[in-house]
Amino acid sequence: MQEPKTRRGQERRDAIVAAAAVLMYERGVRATSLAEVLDAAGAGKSQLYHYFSSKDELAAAVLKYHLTQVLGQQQQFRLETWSGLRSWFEALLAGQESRDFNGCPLGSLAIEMAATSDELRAGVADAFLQWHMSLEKAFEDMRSRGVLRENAVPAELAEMTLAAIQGGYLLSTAQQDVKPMVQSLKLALGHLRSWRPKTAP
Amino acid sequence: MQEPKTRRGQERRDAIVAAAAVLMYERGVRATSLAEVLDAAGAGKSQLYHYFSSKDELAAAVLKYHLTQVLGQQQQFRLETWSGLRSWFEALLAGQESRDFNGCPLGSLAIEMAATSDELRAGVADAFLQWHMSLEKAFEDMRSRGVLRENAVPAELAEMTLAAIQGGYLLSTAQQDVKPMVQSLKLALGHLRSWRPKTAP
DNA sequence: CAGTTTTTGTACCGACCGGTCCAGTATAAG
DNA sequence: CTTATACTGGACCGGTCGGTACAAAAACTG
Repeated sequence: MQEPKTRRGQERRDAIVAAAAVLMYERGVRATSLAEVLDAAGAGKSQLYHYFSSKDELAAAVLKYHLTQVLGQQQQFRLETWSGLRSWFEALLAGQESRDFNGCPLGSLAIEMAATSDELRAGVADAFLQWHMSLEKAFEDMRSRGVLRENAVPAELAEMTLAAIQGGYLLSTAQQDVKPMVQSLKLALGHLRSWRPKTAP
Repeated sequence: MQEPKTRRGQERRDAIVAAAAVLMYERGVRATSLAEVLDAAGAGKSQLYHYFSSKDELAAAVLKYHLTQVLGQQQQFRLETWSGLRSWFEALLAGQESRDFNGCPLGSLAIEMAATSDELRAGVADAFLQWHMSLEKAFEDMRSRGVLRENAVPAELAEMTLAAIQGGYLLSTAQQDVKPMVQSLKLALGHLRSWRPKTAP
């Protein structure tokens, strides 16, 4: 709603979003009260409503925050290489475990938000589109460099990879165990590798 | 908490659970108030608290209700055949579309419930275990009948299939489009078929 | 310094929510 | 009919929630 105009204001806003991001991820959007967020951020209510016009708007900011985190982490790996892909998958697994099987920061919120309002639903769609695009770009890169076959379709591979990630997260969360996610990611990697160019017939 | 002792009581209880199941699926557990449920079921508050001791207990009943629905629908297909599997997948897709991309009745609730209480989390784990078992049994049947290779692992195939379903549902819900789910299920089916016995080398 | 804008603290509000209570009505058995 | 048990209606309650109001403080601007 209102953009911060000073550095201090920006920091306050960021602190509120960061605190909300953690709580809403752990407990869900609806299950997180503004008072809890403000308490965790060490801010007052007027600060929140100075930068956001409603809880939904804060939730939308939280969604963007998590998207940035996910894409940021992803950028630390060289996805366009096989070893980079594997490292990334391993990092996803380690993250899920370290966060006590709470699920994907984007996926968990996505389901709840998609059922809340049209605005949030659109935000969710956009977030996943951006995630998709970043993956598609990596696969396109692989293909152009001959790491994937010419007839591979980067968009389809990206969608498949996302589905495997989300499916793995969900089962892992439901069963409080990494195993399903390990298996799902292994299968996705195997499928990707099946698109390597054939060296010898 | 309290079991119904008469037929009328049973019907009332069922009506409450059925109404709650629809609303909690569409809006989420937390976002559904007991008043809305009671209103939809045409019941009063004392009836609810006559059969359930808390909202969480009602939510647990809703989870079981959805599990029964899912397993029931699944039983209408001959999963241990290839055409049966395909029909089942198509039915899942048709369902997701007809329910306006609201996601998997079990998966959507699972994420929210897993973050709510230990009891509900355990219920979620149990529900997915049962779903897994019913799939594993079908794949075991296929293997024993020579439709799948001897070295196929039914448990792994079941887990992979569930992950593909859930991943497909989630992306489809996030993007309000069947396509990702179509692709995810197609890939899963392809992977299953790759375990057919080899007829000619 | 004065004046303007941005940021902050907090008391307060009406609405809603989960849960309790109790007085009543139906139902089946003897 | 009597009695015990199962069910039902709805008023009520304490607490919490998202959101508002308003004035004070801090930070820029000139």
